[in-house]
Amino acid sequence: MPRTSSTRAPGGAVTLQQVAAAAGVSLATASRVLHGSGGRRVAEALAERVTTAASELRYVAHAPAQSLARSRSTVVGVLVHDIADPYFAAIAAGAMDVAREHDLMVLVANTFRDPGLERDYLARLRAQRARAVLLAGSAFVGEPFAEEVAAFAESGGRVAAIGAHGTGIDTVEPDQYGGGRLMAEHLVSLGHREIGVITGPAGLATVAQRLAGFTSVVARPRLVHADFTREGGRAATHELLTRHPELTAVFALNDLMAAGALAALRELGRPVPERVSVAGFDDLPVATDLTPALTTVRLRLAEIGARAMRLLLDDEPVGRLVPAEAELVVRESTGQASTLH
Amino acid sequence: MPRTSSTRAPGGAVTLQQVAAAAGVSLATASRVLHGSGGRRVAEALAERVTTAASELRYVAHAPAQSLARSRSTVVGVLVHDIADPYFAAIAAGAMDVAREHDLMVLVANTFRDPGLERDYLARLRAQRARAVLLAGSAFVGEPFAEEVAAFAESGGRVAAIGAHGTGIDTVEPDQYGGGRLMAEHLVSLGHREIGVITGPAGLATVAQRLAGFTSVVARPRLVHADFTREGGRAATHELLTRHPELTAVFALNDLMAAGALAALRELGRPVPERVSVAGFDDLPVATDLTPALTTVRLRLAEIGARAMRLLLDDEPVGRLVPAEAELVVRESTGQASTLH
DNA sequence: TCGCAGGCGGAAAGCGCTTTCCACCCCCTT
DNA sequence: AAGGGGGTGGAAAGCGCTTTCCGCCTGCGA
Repeated sequence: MPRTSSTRAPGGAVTLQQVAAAAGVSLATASRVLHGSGGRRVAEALAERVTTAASELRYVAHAPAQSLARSRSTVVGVLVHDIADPYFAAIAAGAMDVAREHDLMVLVANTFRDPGLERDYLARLRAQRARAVLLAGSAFVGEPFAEEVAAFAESGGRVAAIGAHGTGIDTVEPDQYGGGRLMAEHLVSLGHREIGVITGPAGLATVAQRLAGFTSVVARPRLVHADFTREGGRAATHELLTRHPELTAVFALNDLMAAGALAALRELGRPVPERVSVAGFDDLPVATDLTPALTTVRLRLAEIGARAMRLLLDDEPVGRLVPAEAELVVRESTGQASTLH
Repeated sequence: MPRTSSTRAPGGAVTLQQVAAAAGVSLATASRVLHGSGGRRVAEALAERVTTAASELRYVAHAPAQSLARSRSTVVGVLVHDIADPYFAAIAAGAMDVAREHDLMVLVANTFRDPGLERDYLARLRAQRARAVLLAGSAFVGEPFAEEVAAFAESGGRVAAIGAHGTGIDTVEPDQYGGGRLMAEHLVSLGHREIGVITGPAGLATVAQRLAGFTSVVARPRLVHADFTREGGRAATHELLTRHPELTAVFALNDLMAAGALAALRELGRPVPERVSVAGFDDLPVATDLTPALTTVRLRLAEIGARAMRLLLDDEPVGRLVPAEAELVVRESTGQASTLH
């Protein structure tokens, strides 16, 4: 039985007031003991009484009230296109790890690549006074998103992005371009000259950069746009090989599409890599388990997410650009260009 | 230039006060216009002035202040073992979808199967006054977690779980037992008698139930415990087949481990399914892309996550139990038991 | 012995919003 | 024409916490 007459809060939650009463001290003292920030110390004995009372009552501070009083919250936001996509899941996991080290909670928003939803979520993150937000999805080129980002920053939040989202915000920039180039060089070195590329939605920055890197080596690949999914890759591969049966290699701009490509080639009865080589991008865990195991470009996604979160949480000036290396991972799905066609 | 003399808030954020001043109305009126809940109407003209001022100033309500005043927040929590695991990612995605329909933000907490972290996060969710929390990770049998769950519920939050976490909370219960049984029946019907089972960590409820379902049909399978990962599955398969070369089928209690099992059998040179059949559980997207395509038990994870979130957000009494069906998906990794060994 | 400084607890003023009253105005009724 | 009622805006009291002052008490030096 608490020895205070103050009633329980509506939700039934214990308040600091109650803790203070139970400990026989003032609200101020209780606050100083439990969340004491400002250099002020409280005598041993009192502090003890307060902490005891708090734990007996299972007190946890009302975070919204704290945010209000301190005018800073303990949540950060992560905006992803789709958390069920292992690409984003890996980034989010890395970011959440770092957030935990800093005792922050993470609000995850699934935007489904819908620019409207993206803006909306960003506004709501601003409403929450999230300390920072990580834009993990690759930007749509030229989307009218900058305004909302600016509003967020203006209201005191930090912003960082994976891949360029504009100037003035911290960015972790995976070397998409370099990755594309590496893969092109790899395929060329294997003798491939007729290469098809399965790209994602036009206008997705990631796609553009990977492709640009590739075409810096292979001038005019056969292109086909598709959904950034397994199914998209499968359909695109069928289309590609129907129109260009002479192709000896297919480069899918992500691993999901590459998985679809492998499925399609199996359906078409073209052995990989003997007849057609296949390559992907991202090095998702699934890459190893495909048959044949997928040659791809590795992005250390968890690491990238973690770095971005660190950028958000340190006290350095903003606008930094941290590169993240792309690395060629050669497995079994690529081989010498077949000479017969 | 706002026509009020009130300064900008520290963070630089616009306050309702400023909006009210700009619109030339009182705080109360502005609040009623923008977030007006209690049946009260405001005259057309005034309302118009307020909304205009608000959008011109890019006002968004301070969510923590709102939470405090209304004593209810707009966030819900989702506790998962690891968001990078596609199993949990799918559940979370389903849940987030429903949350969005209800205009709620989702706090995701990665617990890494660490009971301490789990309790900790739950307390912090309570601190945030999260409206509800979804316990997506399968419980450890008998963990001292109930206390914290009770505290959360007591302080006014709803709790739901995937898989049983105790009585008195809403539960979506995937038919783990039934799934295990289905797979056992399938393997038996193919003539398998010597079956090895690769289980996850002992003490994980999911594991126990899947296994129980299986052993209800196949009395004493060869068991080996492993990490609930691809690597765990690979190592376990090596161990299993070394000790019991007579096995004609391996049932891995999740798809990740099954992928590892397939890899191990490839290394061992035992063709699947001709020599050894392999089965998994969950039907993750990767299952189709394995070679041979994996026979497994399908759990509609996104649907399960969505249902659980709906349980959390409706107004029905708590303590409900919603079953979720498990479904056998036969692909190429299982076949007739080989007679030669 | 008195004065003063330093240390430490408490009162109270917010933080930005919601919501209950209260007051006012206008119009309708008798 | 006067009284009353409905409708609508505003003042103010919180929501639970932090943090600035303020003032008390103690202990030390002169």
